[in-house]
Amino acid sequence: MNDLTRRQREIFDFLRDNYERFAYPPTLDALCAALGMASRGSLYKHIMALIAAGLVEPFTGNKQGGIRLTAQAQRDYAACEHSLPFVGKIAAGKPIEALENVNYMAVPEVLKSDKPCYVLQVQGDSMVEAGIFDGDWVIIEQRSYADNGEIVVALIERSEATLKYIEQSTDKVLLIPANSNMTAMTYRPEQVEIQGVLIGQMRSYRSH
Amino acid sequence: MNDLTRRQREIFDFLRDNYERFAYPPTLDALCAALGMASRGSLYKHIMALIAAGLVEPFTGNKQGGIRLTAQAQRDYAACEHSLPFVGKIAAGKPIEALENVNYMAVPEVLKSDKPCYVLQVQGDSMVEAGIFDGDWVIIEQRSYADNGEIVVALIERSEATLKYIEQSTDKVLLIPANSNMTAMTYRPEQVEIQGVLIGQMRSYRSH
DNA sequence: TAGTTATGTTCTCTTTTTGTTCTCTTTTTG
DNA sequence: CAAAAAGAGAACAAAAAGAGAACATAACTA
Repeated sequence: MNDLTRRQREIFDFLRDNYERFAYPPTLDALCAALGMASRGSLYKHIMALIAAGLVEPFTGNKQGGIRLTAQAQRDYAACEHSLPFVGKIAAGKPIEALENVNYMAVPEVLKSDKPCYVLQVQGDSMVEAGIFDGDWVIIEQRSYADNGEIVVALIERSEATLKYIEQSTDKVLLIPANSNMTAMTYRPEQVEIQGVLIGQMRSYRSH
Repeated sequence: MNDLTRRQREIFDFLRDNYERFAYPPTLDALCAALGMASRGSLYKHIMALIAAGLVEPFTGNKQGGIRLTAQAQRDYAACEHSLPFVGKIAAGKPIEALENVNYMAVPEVLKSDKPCYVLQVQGDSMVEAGIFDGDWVIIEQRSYADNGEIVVALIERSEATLKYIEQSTDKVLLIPANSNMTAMTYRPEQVEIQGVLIGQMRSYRSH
């Protein structure tokens, strides 16, 4: 797998990253066009190298034609590119209950960012008026700072994790629920550690 | 099931994605026309391959011919296992604005069902109190019936599509918004056609 | 009832697509 | 510079796709 030339690596990466752009497994001609190459024969040599490396399905016995990634190559891609780790649940008042076996969830592109993200399941009703319900999944971008008005995962006193609106000033931090029955809490900056910022949310209506 | 040629798969995808456009299961000639083909005999070969693959029901034996999809076909053959077709936007007061080039969105398993589903983007605030906001994506299970209390995609008078809670009795149908500023509408059963039921919802906090 | 139409089925023939193999040229790299 | 890598492009064979004619038969029509 390491004896690929730079160009072969490049072509494989392109294939891996743009595979869904093709409605069907691309033919040599289609890939040529997508890569801006003019010669099918030249591309053929590279694809043969990728087949030898086990990254691409061999053509022989491949009746439908087209270049297909190996199951292996696809899995690797799915695990890191398409899916996000499902870390656990976040309940108001308790630290994040981490899962031992990290699962991965497929998440639509539009709900992700280009920075590292993970998924949490919400427990509690502290954000209902922001449209985040008990049982929803939230996609969190991992970072330690936030703008005022963003919804953040905050760790309070190194022990309680919670999902709230944040308002920061020089001497204090406000964590504001979206629920008329609850009140905002005020902390000193050193009591609150931002663990991530909400960038996406998902809900299932089936499970009851 | 995988030994389809590219064209065969293309034709199957077309059939699956446009099946509702045909009033009756399409004949070979009708499908020819829809596909822009000139020869019935050529299409026949492809359909035979789809029948052999178990994706399509044979047309003989039935009083009225026509090509119908097998039940299994719908669910098993998405462009990508994890993806659902993104059909368009749904706004209160207008029919679903269909997209020409159907995109597919990766969707987590937990938001899907084993029946055919598609994705719509919500326009308008009629469901805010149910936690469904303007711009959210909703996952719809395609079916023509619903239980009372479910959130449905309803086509009113064959012209307006809308997302609402439904309450049905023998002689009338109520479509109820989740917004205190709006009122429920009452219809006769024949005025309302259920096009699907809400089973999932997604929101991005980035793009605005 | 006889004829017309719609629809599925079977052919043959042609065209297009696609993988494959060459040879030659250009570019990159140590 | 020399070797390796990349590319262009021609040529070829097999597979796939398509056109179109011909036929069968069931349903419908005048």
